[in-house]
Amino acid sequence: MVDDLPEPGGLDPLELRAWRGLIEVTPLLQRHLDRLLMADSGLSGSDYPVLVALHERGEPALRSTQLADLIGWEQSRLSHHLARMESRGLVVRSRHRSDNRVAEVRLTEHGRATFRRAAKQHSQAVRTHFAEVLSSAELEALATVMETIKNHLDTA
Amino acid sequence: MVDDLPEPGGLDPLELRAWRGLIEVTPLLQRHLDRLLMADSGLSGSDYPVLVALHERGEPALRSTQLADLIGWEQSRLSHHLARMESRGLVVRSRHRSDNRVAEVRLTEHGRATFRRAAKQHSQAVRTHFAEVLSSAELEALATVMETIKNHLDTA
DNA sequence: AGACGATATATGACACGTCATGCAATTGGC
DNA sequence: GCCAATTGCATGACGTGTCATATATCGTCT
Repeated sequence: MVDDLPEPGGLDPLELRAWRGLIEVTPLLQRHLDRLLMADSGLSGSDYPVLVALHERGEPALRSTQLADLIGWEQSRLSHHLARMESRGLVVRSRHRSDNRVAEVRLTEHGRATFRRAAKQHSQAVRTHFAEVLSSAELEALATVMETIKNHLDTA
Repeated sequence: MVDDLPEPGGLDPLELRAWRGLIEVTPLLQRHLDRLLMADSGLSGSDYPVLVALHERGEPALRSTQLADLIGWEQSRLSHHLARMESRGLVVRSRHRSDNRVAEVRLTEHGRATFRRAAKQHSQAVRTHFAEVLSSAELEALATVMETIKNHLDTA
């Protein structure tokens, strides 16, 4: 009865299991890791990818657009978030020498230090709650599935 | 060089591919489907699971706590969201006869009708952008992976 | 030089989710 | 029957994401 039309309009049971699993569990996992990150570094889940990208880059500084592309965010979201991160002293924005429109984004020393501390803990958490509970075959399958979906989304 | 420490602290390349795929692509897929849903039903991605649960149930009405459990939300989130949905005329809340603390939640006729229209489109979109691009083996692997992760989260 | 379209980013309004807290109704021990 | 603890839900404050729009700068064509 409950299994009859769990989501009316008809995905078959396997499709439904996979779909619901994906959209229900992924946020749970995210939330769990975000809380750990916040608890032991004071960083939000959104801060993290920004810091990763900036940390990998070093010099020359990243412009806002490049940063957005790297982490797959919309410009507007990044602008808002950089404003918040700037007010917390994690990053700084400065104007580009020759093109006054572009904003160059850099880590502050505090940002760099905070990220370094966070990265160890966070990577460990990803291992503990994600990587280590799956086999190589499962990781491979998952990676492939995500790439397939992304390609299809980009194409469509 | 870029591949050296893509996320410092050390996930191996396969782990990283799977992890980044999961947390980057899932939100993209969500966002895409949410926009479709909003465009052709005026429903947000958050409205949908609430409506699914209420629609499947019929009578007797669901109490807020049961509803939250069914869709895996925290009470507070549900309370906020029901307030918004109520103001849009999709659901109604009423007090339980014998226990005056509990809120019984029901679909309005408008909610029911809106959901029915939305469900067809949305299921089709899930098929198009998710189920149909994957093989049965991939769906099975994905479902299993998500269940494994969830079990581990619940245990830990 | 001036006008025009394109480019790079910022901003305001609003929906959403979380956390901490509030409060009323109920239950369990005495 | 009374009081403390618990339960069920609501609320306010705040950080976040999206959409539509604004603003400033740049390149180019004339």
